[in-house]
Amino acid sequence: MRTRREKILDITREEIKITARSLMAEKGTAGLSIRAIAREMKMSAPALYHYYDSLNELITALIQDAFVRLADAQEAVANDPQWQNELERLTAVASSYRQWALDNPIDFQLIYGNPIPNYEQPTEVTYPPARRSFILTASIIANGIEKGEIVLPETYRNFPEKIEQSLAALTQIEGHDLPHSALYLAASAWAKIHGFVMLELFHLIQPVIGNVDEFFQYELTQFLKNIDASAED
Amino acid sequence: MRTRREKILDITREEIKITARSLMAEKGTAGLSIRAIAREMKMSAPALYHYYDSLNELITALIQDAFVRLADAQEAVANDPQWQNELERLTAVASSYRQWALDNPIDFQLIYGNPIPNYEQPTEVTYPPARRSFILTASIIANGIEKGEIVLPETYRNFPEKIEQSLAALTQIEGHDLPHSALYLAASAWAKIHGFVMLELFHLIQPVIGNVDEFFQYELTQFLKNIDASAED
DNA sequence: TGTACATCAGTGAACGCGCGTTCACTGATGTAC
DNA sequence: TGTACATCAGTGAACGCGCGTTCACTGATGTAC
Repeated sequence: MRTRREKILDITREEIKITARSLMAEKGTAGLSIRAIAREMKMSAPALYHYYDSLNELITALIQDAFVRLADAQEAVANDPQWQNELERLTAVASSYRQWALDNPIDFQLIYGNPIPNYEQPTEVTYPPARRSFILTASIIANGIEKGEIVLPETYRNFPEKIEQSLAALTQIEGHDLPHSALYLAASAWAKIHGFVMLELFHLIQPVIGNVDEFFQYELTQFLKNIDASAED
Repeated sequence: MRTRREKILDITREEIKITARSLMAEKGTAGLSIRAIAREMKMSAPALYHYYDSLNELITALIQDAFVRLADAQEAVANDPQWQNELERLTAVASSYRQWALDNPIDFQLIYGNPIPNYEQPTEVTYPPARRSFILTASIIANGIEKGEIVLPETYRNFPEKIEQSLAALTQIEGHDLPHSALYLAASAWAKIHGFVMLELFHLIQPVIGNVDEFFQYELTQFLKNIDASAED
């Protein structure tokens, strides 16, 4: 039963997070501070302690939100009915990771950048939403393989024993009961895209490869070609 | 002509940087502060202003050092006489990027992680050493192609027009007068390795793929197979 | 419907901390004659 | 070789700032009878 007061509580909590995000957008993750948020909201700093017990808790809420919003965005793209097959879906979902990072650079830094000084992350809260993106990618690949839309080259069917063991262990975790190949390729794609996005976000790859959009698209195409033996070359 | 005093000046400057690095190792890049360094060195904070005009200048020196040391490490590996061909050399150099990051996680965060609050980077100082790693990789690939050790598949010989244009523009920059394919593949390899290292450094990929060393090695092998049509599958 | 009380949302002052940087200064080191 | 002076390396005090968090409090809102 949600009382009127509880609703207002939630609304204020939301406003605090929105203010926090806009402050981070200006000054980076280091701009996050109870006092700065209070100042922006024209409240006293101690008032915020009614809504979050500490700065640490607020940061956790922001991180959790970011993971959830990234995963939501990717799942929305994945569920778009316009994709004719899993390869198209995979391309779109991979692009959505980059797009989300470009649209929300600070949230991206928050979840994937340098650790925040003095912040202790309660991983039991942040891991589950963090995993959703990976599981989504792996599932699409698994579907593609099952439907025969992706025909794996020999080299991605069986892996060295130590890798097989790691992958086998992974399937024990909830939501990861997928073919080894799908798990491997999802991790491989993640690393590749993540590296690209990181370098792009901090303007490190632009001097080396001018047209970032085209480069990313071409790289994606190459990746798909390399994992699908049925693709004409 | 180096006087005695100038030498002592340099030694102290070096000691300041060493102290800064050890402080960052404990508390992350946010642990960097004039006062903390002075405390550690048992000096007063204003004394450091004899050696660096500001915190900004000190950070620049640290970043420059890090890029130089990374490039030195990679070049040392590249020049090791044990490599029989350019593919072996490329593998070793790629691994050395990861190894350096694992050995120097803080320096790696400093140059490739979140921007530091209030820090203004003078890119004319930091870019040249930053470019060395990329040029090294691209040169090895170029040599491999020239010697016929790497036989590019059709897909890496010619690129879409917009990408060709970017690559052509790039060859104007000093040290980048290399074949387009080599530049492209160096950027591609960089993104892939960088992403992997970033995820590994922050312990994000470990839950997804247990045996990190094996995975990295296998991924490298795959990369080389994908760019070399002469590799048996 | 009115009153007494409990809870809630928010305040201002304070604690103890750390920061970069400037300033006027002192004592040691080096240099010129 | 000795003396006068300039430069250098380093100090302590201070400025003005920001931080997270605790505390005792006040006035508004909601609730029970």
